[in-house]
Amino acid sequence: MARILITSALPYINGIKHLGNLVGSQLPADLYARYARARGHEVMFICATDEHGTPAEIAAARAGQPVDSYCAEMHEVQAALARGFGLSFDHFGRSSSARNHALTQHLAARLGDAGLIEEVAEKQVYSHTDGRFLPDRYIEGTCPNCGHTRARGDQCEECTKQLDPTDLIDPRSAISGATDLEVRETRHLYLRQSALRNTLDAWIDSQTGWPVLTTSIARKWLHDGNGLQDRGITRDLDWGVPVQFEGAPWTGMEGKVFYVWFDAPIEYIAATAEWADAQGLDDSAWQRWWRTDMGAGDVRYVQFMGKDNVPFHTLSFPATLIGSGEPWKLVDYIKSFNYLNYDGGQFSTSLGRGVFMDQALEALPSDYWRWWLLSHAPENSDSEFTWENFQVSVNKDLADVLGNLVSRVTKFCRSKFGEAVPGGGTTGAREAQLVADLTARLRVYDAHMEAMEIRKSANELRALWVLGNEYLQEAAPWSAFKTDPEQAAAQIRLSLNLIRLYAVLSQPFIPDASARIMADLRCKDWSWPEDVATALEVLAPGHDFIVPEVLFAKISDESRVEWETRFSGTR
RNA sequence: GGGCCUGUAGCUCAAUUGGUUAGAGCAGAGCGCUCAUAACGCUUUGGUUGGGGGUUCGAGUCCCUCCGGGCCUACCA
Repeated sequence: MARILITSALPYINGIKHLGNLVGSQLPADLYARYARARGHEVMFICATDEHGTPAEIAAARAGQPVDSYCAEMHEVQAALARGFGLSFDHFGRSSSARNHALTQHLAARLGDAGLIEEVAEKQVYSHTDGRFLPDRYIEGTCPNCGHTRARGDQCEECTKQLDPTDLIDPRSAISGATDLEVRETRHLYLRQSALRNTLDAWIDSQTGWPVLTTSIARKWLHDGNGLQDRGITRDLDWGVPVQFEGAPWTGMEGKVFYVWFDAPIEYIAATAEWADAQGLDDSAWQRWWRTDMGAGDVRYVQFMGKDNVPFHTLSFPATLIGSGEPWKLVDYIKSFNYLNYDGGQFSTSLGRGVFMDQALEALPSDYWRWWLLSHAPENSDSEFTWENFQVSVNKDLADVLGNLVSRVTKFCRSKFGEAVPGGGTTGAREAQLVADLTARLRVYDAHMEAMEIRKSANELRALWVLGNEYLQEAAPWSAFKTDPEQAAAQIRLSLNLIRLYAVLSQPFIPDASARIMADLRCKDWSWPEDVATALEVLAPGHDFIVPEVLFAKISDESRVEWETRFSGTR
């Protein structure tokens, strides 16, 4: 038994996430968390909403709400959707929590004391109408290079030229359209990541088996150009963790907050503290997960995220923790993902293109989505969602291979023996072969799950289901019943137990369906099989059950076409 | 511009890291079964591994080059 700390990249607060966001972090993290728990490990699975930053302020303003109540409301919306998808967080926190404020300020102070914070005076664009400084990309204007009239202050999307906001012709605020912009000097704190470059480089080099996607992005940032650059960790905003606080090793930072990317990863730790608070536990309860001097020495820490998050998790956040000089637990493995595309293009939150978490649950139960998304997780390259692929995959794998197996076994038993596990008869060579085949495949399944090889795990799970159909076809209890009912009874007893075994093994992927199978089998033994033969004797003769309702209804062509149309346009 | 990833059967993906005859699922074809959600099982068609060149006893895998797709490039997160 090990102790495993799992964090999923924090979903940003400004709206409901699409399936691409889900499959890139929270869903695979949940798969791993469920598996680790099933194997008897002690798991702490943490997620939270990422609530600070300019987009949150703007989204709140658009919604006509104060930013704090907007975030509180959206947090509840996202929490409800997470529950709807069966995401088994031990705690779903908020980066705006008091715990995160305190910890962010604490770590910043430590970094300041360690000489890793530098004050830099720089020029920023201020909008009088908006009453705020504008990040580069919130300034629009005409591109000096190609004449595109909606170029952004960081880059022109038309000609892809990198820009400085002052390069733009006729610059205006992207928020309000205001043109009363002014370049002002402002002072900010920079994290001296460059001072930690060699430390980080050596740390990355010491990791083995990380996805290429993870290490290549980290190395690029470490070695490109002049190497790892210092990074501004404060912003001129109202909503966030205040930079000026009692005990801060700097002055004159009133009215500024920490940059969202500084405080967001810290929320992993703070959310664990929020968990302890919610459980009525003291600080040692969370510290034993995060402080190597307080019990976290034997913790294995795994992070899940989309590739866009990798630089912050491989460099900035470790720089924060290492630079603090305190014994914080660093990540042991970073599982990163490419993007999921939608039917020939990208999912787009701003364009409302694709399927969003709320819409997905309105259309179908979460297990359908979990299965498809996980079995097509973009591990090696970007992958693509199409409704046709989704329909075929779900109908074949879930309805035909697994659902129908459950149906044929339980219904056959009901009609010949009644709704109780039949006794009598003995098993023979074919059953021994089944046990051997299951054992071999289970080992592979376990190995893939341990290694977080998600698509391979899904393939192997499906292959385990197929073994059931193969066995049933060869054993043919419907034939045996005519000449030797005891033989048929033994075969069906095994088959009913096989279904229970599948419910247990499938639970990380399709928890709701597994729970329904177990409920109808009147079984609460979820223990992961150590020995397959033993696991196939859990349901003893005479044990009552009921025939489950259809586990997975097939997706009709009509439904598919309707959804294709409904989700192609704008939300 | 620079960097990284990627291109394998009609479609979605494998291939123990250079090692026998490149494998699965879906789709297609044929046969079987009749317990079951017209489901299941068996057999089978289908590949010049994007093109070209090179290294090697041996290349999907390594090198060069060309072509296509994607991502990142540090003030959105």
